[in-house]
Amino acid sequence: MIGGSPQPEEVVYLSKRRTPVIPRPEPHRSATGIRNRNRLLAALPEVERQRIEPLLDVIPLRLRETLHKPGESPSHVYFPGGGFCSVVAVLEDGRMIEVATIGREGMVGIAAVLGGRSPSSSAAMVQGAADICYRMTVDALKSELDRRGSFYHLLTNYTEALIGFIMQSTACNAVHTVEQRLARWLLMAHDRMESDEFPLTQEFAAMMLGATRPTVSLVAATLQQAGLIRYYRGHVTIVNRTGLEDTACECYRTATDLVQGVTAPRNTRSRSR
Amino acid sequence: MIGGSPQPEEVVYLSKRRTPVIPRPEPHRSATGIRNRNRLLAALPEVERQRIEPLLDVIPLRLRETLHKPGESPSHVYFPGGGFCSVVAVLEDGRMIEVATIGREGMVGIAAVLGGRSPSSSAAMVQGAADICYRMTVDALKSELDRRGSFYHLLTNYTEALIGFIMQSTACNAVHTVEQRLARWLLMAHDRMESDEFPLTQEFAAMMLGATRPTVSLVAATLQQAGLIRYYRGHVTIVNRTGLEDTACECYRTATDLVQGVTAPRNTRSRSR
DNA sequence: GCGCATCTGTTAGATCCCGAACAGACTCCT
DNA sequence: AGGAGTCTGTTCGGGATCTAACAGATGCGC
Repeated sequence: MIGGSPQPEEVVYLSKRRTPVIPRPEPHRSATGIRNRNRLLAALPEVERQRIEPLLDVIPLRLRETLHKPGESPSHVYFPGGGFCSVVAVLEDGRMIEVATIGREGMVGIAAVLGGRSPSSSAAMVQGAADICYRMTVDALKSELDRRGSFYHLLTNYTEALIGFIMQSTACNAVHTVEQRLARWLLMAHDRMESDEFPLTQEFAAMMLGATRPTVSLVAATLQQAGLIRYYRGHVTIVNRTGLEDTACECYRTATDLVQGVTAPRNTRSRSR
Repeated sequence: MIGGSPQPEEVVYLSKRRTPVIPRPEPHRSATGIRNRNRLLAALPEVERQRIEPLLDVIPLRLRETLHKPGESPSHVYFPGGGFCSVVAVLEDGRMIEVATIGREGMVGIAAVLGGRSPSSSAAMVQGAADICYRMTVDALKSELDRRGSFYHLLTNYTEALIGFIMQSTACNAVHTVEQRLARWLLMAHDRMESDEFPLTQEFAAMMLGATRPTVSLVAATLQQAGLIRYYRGHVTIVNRTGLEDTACECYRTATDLVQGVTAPRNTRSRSR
């Protein structure tokens, strides 16, 4: 079921895609301020960024750490400077199904943008560790949002995009195979990590996808045999990104365009449908 | 796979549920103003409702009508006074998968609450016809929201709840069977219609659930044989609501609590987890 | 170094669901 | 009235996925 014939990477890549899929990690230039590792923060006009910078803590994102749980009112929002987090819906039996992935392009805690101090119905956890994540209290966020400046518009746009992301996930889980969804997940993780290799157990992948370990194991073996990935004891390596893109469903591209589009320059923006 | 043993309806109902699942259609009392058929509008304080009423059109919701399509910037938002609409994600092949259901308890067009004039990534269509739906232009909505009054807070709360609803749908599609999801869908439709009988073709149900007609046909036959529903040529009748509740997954209750909780009095509010 | 506990990964039978084709019923037009 | 077209509903193999159980590897304590 691995789709398409493997072709020279650049040819396929350039012929099928208008713009590069991954805006690869630009070198960290301290001259323009440390805070621009997160794209939402980096997209702020200078005046606002200077006002907001003092409101930010820098914390590391530790693997498996929980940023908020269902039923709690989150105290902070998070702007990852690397790595990524999963937003998950928690079922009564404790299963956690991923509904969205958030990395440097976004913010964890969109409920705060809607002013909600009500308990969250979702959880957020760290899937890809990172040294730098910017943290802000919900109170500080609200004060800033009340100014109705660029920050407000940026975050409402992002919230809208993330809703679209989640909707796409809903459809994806209904109709696409585990193989397609695993490929999509690996691509999204790859986009947000700085390396081709990162930790991932099959057990975790299975839970995020709402599948079982045996199924993920089977699918992962297929992907490995096709030369798209390698994995060993809780670590995956992306070997053939283009092949993964061919294997993944349309949802990868649609969801990626939505959230990347918030901070992307207009002319490179592409909207599906 | 039909769960539980059929028992006298009231006993089961009262023992398992704290509050009635359906706030049954209260008689339409013109004395308190016609606009309270929609619960969001009805929840407004008198002053705001009087200010907002003139901004509302009354239109009928016609079966299968499309309220907005992906790629378009919606011009209006809609407050159903009955019946219900489906918000659907549209895939490249044209398939439409339901991500949320909106009836008298809600509003169609939440993107406008986030100020988005950007093209919608979803579509909304009428699934249950109704004589009365209140319509408002996005511009008028924005002006009202800018006052940051009760209307604003009500709609941001509703938006937050709807995001939770969609997240639950994401998880549901990943892990629950078509039977559970069909039962859930029928219950949500039943909650929003004023009758036990309403039009529904198996083809449509299949598309909304991301399943195929044969699967829905099989499942529907099972539900009918269990005495939970009857159907004939595009019409369904809910026969045993309690039985359907036992067959549906937890997502029915979780999602229902979320959106009904926005307008429900505090003391009847129940939050899952 | 050895045995146990824990975690990762695989195998095998049962079940759910899909795709394709078929069958039955209503509508409409002449 | 009757036949074509369209829509609703069903049947039947094949494939995808689940459940349950097994196998292999690592780490840790003594």
